[in-house]
Amino acid sequence: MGATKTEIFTAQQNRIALVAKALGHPARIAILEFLIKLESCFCGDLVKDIGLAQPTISQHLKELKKVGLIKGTIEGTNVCYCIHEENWKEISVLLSVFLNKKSKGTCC
Amino acid sequence: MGATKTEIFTAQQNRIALVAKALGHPARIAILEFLIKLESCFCGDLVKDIGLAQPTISQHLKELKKVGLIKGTIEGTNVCYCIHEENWKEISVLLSVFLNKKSKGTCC
DNA sequence: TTATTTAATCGTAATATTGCAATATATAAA
DNA sequence: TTTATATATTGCAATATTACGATTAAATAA
Repeated sequence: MGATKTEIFTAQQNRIALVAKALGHPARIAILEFLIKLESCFCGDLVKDIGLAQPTISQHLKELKKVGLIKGTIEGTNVCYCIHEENWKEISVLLSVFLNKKSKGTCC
Repeated sequence: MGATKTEIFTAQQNRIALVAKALGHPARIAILEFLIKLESCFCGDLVKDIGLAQPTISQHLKELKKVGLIKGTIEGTNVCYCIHEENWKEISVLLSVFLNKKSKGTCC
């Protein structure tokens, strides 16, 4: 018990849920908004902007990277993080299609 | 430690994250898809359709209700669950606006 | 080489989530 | 009333997440 039963759901249901889960933390929303504004894409600047410790930010970045929302490039001692444009678009479509589904009937 | 530091984020960041979190489980995606298809909106039918125990489904329904994605109406011994159309629309817009934000620059 | 800087990783405590058996509640039927 | 049915709640075990101090790794600067 305790673990999600992914095997009983479709690949798409699991994918949607996984992406939504990655978006399911305000720090990660804040990180993405920061990267979209492109004030900077260095990890250190994110740590300054958002009020969380460096290891915590690093952990959140890792999760965003895992689902493909962002990518990171090493630049000297810095790491430059950016929105993964192609994946972002795909994820955007995936969620939009789900959100725009319309229930046909009137019920309750 | 261990709890999300909601106080350091904006209301909108927290709202987006909260809604995304509710969508962050395949069972809840499956429930919403089922309700959208409107094959039925009785809890019992959801239990049959999705392979999880009744208390587990009940718990997921509760969470979806909490963020406003669905509503439930008592009908005899059954409870009829449906998409909360107005809230769904609002949430759909909230997420769509976020997902359609474009990063201006080229970076990395 | 030895700092210094930047970010990742490790380890761990606190908290949250998932799932279900058992139980409670509430309505309907007999 | 008693019984049956449908759903919610409780309690708990397993697991996952969040956060951060300490440490490590890797590149640069002195």
